[in-house]
Amino acid sequence: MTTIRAIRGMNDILPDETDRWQYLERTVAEVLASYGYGEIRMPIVEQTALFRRSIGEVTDIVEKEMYSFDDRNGESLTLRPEGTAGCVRAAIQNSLLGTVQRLWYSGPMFRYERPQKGRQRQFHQIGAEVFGVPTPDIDAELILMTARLWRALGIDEHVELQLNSIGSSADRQAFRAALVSYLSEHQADLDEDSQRRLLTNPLRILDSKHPGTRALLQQAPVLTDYLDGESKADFARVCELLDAASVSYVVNPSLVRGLDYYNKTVFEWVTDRLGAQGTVCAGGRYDGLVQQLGGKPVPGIGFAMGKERLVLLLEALEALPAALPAADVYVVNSGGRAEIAAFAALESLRSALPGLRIVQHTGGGSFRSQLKKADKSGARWALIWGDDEVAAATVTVKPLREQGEAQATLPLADVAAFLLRSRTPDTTTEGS
RNA sequence: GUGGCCGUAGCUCACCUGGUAGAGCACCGGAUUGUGACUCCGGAGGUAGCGGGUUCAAGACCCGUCGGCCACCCCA
Repeated sequence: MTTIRAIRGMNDILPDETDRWQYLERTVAEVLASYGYGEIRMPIVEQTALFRRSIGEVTDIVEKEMYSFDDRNGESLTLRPEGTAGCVRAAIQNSLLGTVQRLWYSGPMFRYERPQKGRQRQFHQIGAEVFGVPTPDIDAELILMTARLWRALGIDEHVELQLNSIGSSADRQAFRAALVSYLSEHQADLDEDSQRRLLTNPLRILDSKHPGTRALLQQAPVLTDYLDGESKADFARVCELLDAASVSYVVNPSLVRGLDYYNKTVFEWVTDRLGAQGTVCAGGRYDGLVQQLGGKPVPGIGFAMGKERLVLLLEALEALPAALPAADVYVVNSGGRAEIAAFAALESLRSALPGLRIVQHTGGGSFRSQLKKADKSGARWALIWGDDEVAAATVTVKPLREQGEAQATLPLADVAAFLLRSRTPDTTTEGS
């Protein structure tokens, strides 16, 4: 019989790792809450048309990376490849756009790509979107919020903010025409990929890695020269606000986001610690998108961060809090009446000390083997119920960690107080 | 979609230029009556990803296939 495996690029996240994920999610949620953002939860599946219309027909995502399938009624559905489109759809559908909305979401996204470090077919993002603010103050707020998050996670020394303005749609049309015209004259000197992109997505040639192409780009038209007055002024204001907040950044004129709906401010947080997939968070403004999807002309801006990449970065930088042992208390019993007594006593103990993690040994075995398990569990104490304890209505508390502490046999009624008293001050750290 | 590297016990790996598989860790049991860690003794666990080929003989060589990793492309 062939064993069934998970789909390529779709990974299980095991208990060892979920600690780290929860730490990340908790920290992000706290920062988002501190800026007044509210959580929104959208479906994972949407009509295919939503993504075609928002992300752009000629993007790689739409052309070859979407998980699309027909519903039973013949309608084409798609597993969401990103979160913004669904969020915009939800905001329109639920009439949220009459006032400013600060939203965030978290969950899985799906793109059919070859897996590699920091990239899988089911990956997970936390994103934030703001609707209804046309001014660049909100651009700065979003960026400041992410900067705060990196500090909270202790990774701010290892991420760099790259910033650019890609202007209005009209600005980009004009620039694109100039760029294509220039590059077409030197087509023979372009690398193969870039020659192809000349037809499909010329702006992407700007961040080509080929030396020959890079040399050509030295003399190429610069996007910044094509920006209209408002784009320039807004970008300057974003920079000014970041400067005032002491958030450093690098203006990268060749930073172009891959999705069609972006305009004006775009930004990426990148690290050099994750190999080829170094972008850990990215976003930008998308002022035309709401209208494009059938809503009123409400401006929007947002970002998304990749949870896998952030967890990898936290691991690489050893910026994670110390792992907790699996249990605080491990309970050993000799079976029979001792097991009955232990069950009853533990239920009371859990009620009395809700934060205490109590693992009861199951499956029998000698005291010796049970205590081995107790030791391996990392528990601070073993509680022991044997025939003697049952007869006397007591329990034996055996310290497993501190040297020199003696075990004691206590009346059942005193156990909770004893454990509470000897519990050490919580030394677990939240990050750095 | 393209390229490189890799698939031997639960994990990390070894078996050198082909002679029908081993270590460490983990796991299980034991070392006098109900007590962990350290130590000692013992045990279980692999159709060498799968299929084909070359050969007297293949885990080792060749081909295919599936899977993994990394990179290109693209992106979080």
